[in-house]
Amino acid sequence: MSPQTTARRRPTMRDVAALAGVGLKTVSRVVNDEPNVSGDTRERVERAIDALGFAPNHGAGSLRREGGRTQTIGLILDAVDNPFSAAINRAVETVATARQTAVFAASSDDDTERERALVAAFNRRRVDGLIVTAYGPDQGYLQNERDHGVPLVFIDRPPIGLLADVVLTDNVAWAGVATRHLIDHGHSRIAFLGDDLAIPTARDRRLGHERALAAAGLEVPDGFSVGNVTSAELAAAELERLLDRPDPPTAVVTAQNVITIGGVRALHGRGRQSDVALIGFDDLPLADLLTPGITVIAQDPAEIGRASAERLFARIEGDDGPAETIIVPARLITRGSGEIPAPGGAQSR
Amino acid sequence: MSPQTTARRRPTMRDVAALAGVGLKTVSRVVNDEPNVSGDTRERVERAIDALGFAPNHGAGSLRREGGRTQTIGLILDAVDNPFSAAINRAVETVATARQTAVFAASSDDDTERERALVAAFNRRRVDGLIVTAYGPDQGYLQNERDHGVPLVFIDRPPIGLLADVVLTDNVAWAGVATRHLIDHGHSRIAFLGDDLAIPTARDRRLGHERALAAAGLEVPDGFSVGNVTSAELAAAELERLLDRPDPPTAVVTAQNVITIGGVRALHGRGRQSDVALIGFDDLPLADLLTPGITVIAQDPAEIGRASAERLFARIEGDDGPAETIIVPARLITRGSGEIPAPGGAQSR
DNA sequence: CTGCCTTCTGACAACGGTGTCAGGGAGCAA
DNA sequence: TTGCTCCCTGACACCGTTGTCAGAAGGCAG
Repeated sequence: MSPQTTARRRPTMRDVAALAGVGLKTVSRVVNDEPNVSGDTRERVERAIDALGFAPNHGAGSLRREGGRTQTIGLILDAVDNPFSAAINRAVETVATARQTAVFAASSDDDTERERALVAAFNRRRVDGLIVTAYGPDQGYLQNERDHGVPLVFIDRPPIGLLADVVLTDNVAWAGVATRHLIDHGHSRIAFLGDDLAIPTARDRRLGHERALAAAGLEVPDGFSVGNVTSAELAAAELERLLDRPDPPTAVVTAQNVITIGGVRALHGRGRQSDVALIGFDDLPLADLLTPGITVIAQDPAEIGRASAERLFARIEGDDGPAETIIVPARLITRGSGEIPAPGGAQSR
Repeated sequence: MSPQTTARRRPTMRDVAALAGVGLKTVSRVVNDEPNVSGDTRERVERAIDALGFAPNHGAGSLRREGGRTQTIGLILDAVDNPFSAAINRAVETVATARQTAVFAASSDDDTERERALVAAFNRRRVDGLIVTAYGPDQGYLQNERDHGVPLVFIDRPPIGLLADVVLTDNVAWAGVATRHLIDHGHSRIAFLGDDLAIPTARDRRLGHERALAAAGLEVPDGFSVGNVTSAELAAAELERLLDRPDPPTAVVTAQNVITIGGVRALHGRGRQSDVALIGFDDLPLADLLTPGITVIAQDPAEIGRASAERLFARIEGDDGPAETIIVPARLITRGSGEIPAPGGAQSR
């Protein structure tokens, strides 16, 4: 048997009007809960709507409607299945739902082409606003949307070549906290595995790491700062390579969640998880149950998502104040892996 | 400084036509790559498009366009931030992108009201099709969309009261595999923690568990089969309660990813992770790095997402064959927690 | 009864595009 | 030159809805 019954044409307001024996505009009034419809008429129209299974075509409506809002926003993430991005997605959805707004979520995969294509696709669909995890050296191409009054909020990474609202974690500071935490546990040979350096966030975290070392009078041993680690496999391979050196690191900062997974996997693979210290950026679901537990700098993706969505809706609703930068607090969660002391015991405090 | 420059009105085709000195329809031809436009004219129009930053209003176009496709689909998941759902989301996005289609993803939170509201919202936005993780006892309310020819594919859970395509894992069989695996390691006192029993999937997994026990001549000890475990906290509490009994289970099946997290947390909390066997449904990111590693029945969410999206697009493109049920294979991944033998050693094979 | 106000109601244009169709010009064979 | 194509092009109606506006009907004070 066919799963689709005869695909009748969708009913329109005209059909409802005809069935209820009223004018088109009267149906529109009932559908939009406008005043000046008698109780009797309203009821007749509602019966007709139910009988036909009518649902208004929202897109057609917003064509004429004041301001032309589509009640739709676009959300561009690295990857919708990255837990960090997924948490943002969820928070944005919650805020949007309260505004009767639907969310187009999409993955850019940190690919400039794809990012632009998504912006264009969302633009053609006339989203009311855009929340973007920007990648690449320049978001000037978004100037066009800006000029047409499409509100824009950046998350996780500040835009380049454009003045706009941003919501992010203070990456320099928190990377510094991670590194200082390791220094405080006696480490001086600290490796750093960072994401694609084209991403400002990745550069900031590396900067925070380097500054913390410098502040403690330490320097980055040659080859200890690895950038462009874009997968768990690569992270594991890089860390293994470092551990194989004659002068290996005694601690490592893995500056993004996928990298942390690779790093932890490498340590466990070598059975070194209890003698090489590790601090990761971003929390992970089972991080507390490993042995040792993984110490992390936990960003607050739910708050990042919530704040960015609130900011976006404020803009959509007309706020034209100066561009804001919202810094969302993170926190250090100590679980063991980051508190492993340096061998040789030159431990402070 | 204001982040939004003066919000000029968005340019329309009319504006482009005026600037290029051509008719409206000619611009439409250029935008849609239709034939019968001279190279010279085409170029003038393209220059005008660039100068104005024009982007066609896709929604307005689909109003008149043949068939009225919006190139948009709706995806209703439990929660976009559940890793299993997020993986599905990603796979659906990949298929949709290849078809120039945008995806509305949303979380139903296993709430009937919300599920209906989402269907209604997507329907008003005239999605070309819907992929739904159905909750609740009856999806008959979707009959209306069906009658209007909106293709519908169910994932993870078969629809009730409706004949439609479904993509899912054979939950009865794989729950049986999990339980049999524990029986094979000598266990006879096996607890089962399952999700909300209003969900068919949860019932199927429990059924598979019970059948496997029965097939081995075992029965479900009183109180060992716990349903409606809807959070990690609840799962932990329930498992602790069972372990506190005078006749505790020696093994447990946690029949969903969130439940597995709670169950594992309870075992680690009690220091019992190495003597109570556990098998979870759905894989988890760091499951291999725990001690012991978590043995799981790993569904294939990427394939579930891919297959459901392919099915949906086939329907959208006119396939009106009989409703199909697509069973996506899962696999048993042994990592240690499921291979802990029963104490007392009455171990078979 | 008249005049004025209020409440309901629907005709009509408009939103930003696409489908249809007819007309004008160029090219070519007879 | 005429007649017939073929290629371009734009006028126009229309998609499904909402904003505007004018008119009808009813209520009430004078």
